[in-house]
Amino acid sequence: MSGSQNTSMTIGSLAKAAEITVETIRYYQRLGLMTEPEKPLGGIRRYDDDALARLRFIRRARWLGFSLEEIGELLKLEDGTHCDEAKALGERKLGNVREKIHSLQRIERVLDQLVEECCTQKDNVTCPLIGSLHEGFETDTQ
Amino acid sequence: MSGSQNTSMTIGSLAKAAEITVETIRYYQRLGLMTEPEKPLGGIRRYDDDALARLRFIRRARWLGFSLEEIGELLKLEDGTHCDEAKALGERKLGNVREKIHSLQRIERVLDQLVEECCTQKDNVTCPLIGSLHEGFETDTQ
DNA sequence: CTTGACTCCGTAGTCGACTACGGAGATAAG
DNA sequence: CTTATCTCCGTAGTCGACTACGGAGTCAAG
Ligand SMILES: [Zn+2]
Ligand SMILES: [Zn+2]
Ligand SMILES: [Zn+2]
Ligand SMILES: [Zn+2]
Repeated sequence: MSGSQNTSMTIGSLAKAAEITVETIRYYQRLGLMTEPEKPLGGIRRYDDDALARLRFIRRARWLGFSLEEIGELLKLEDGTHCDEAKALGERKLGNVREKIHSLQRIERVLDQLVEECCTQKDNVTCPLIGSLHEGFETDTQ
Repeated sequence: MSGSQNTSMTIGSLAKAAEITVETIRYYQRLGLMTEPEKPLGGIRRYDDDALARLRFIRRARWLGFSLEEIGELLKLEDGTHCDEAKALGERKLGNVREKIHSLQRIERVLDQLVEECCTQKDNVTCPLIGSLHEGFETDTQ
């Protein structure tokens, strides 16, 4: 019913397909994000398309800023039957992202002003940017 | 000429004044961002207001996103006679900050949409957020 | 059958900015 | 003088997400 074709891959070709390294896959296995397939008695493990799908899932979630631990949570919801939990995780992350954006924007404003002031006054003996770092600006607390 | 009053402080009171820990000061000393004052033969080192000013400088620069290594560069320009170099450092950092903001804004849009979709359709069997993580969205290549 | 590439597995190192620990000496309050 | 609190100093640990290393086993091409 699902589209997994169970194309048999070694860990190396799986890594190539997922565009990550073998070491990273093994690292995810150690963390329990990926399961290690059975080893056929003195042979080599084989991976199927589900493993690849899982790696892509992890990569996309990482791109969105989820930590590997949070991705573990997301993977528990992989069957898609827990919309509320998934939404909660997404909202929390969205909150984090917005916070980060805001604090970076505060920094952007300050930095932009410092750079602006810099070198605009010809008669200045001391660089205003360095000076401001010495004197301090509004955001002293945090 | 400058306003340093050379108030004699121990490392502990300096730390308190700068709102950081003793360990952090010692760490900055190891990195060469702070100089250790002479130890008066079997006594205890004393710090003056210049040390405090330097710590505040470091803290403000850190807040702006400069790494300790970059702060080392900034501190070399502390006399304020190298406006061009300071400006260059500031511009580079501003560029970094703007890049970060942009990539976070891309993430914000995607995440916001995922959360929006989530739980809006009652007839959905699978959570759209989880589903999207499986299927992938535009930003596949970085 | 040989050679070279790949796999397996455990352990250890990296990066940046701290943070912790421990034992010996110094100093200040009572 | 004693005791509690610092200070000094070196070394080692933390966090997260990898990344590296090394030696033994396995597989595939020629
Ligand atoms: Zn549920
Ligand atoms: Zn959902
Ligand atoms: Zn110059
Ligand atoms: Zn300047």
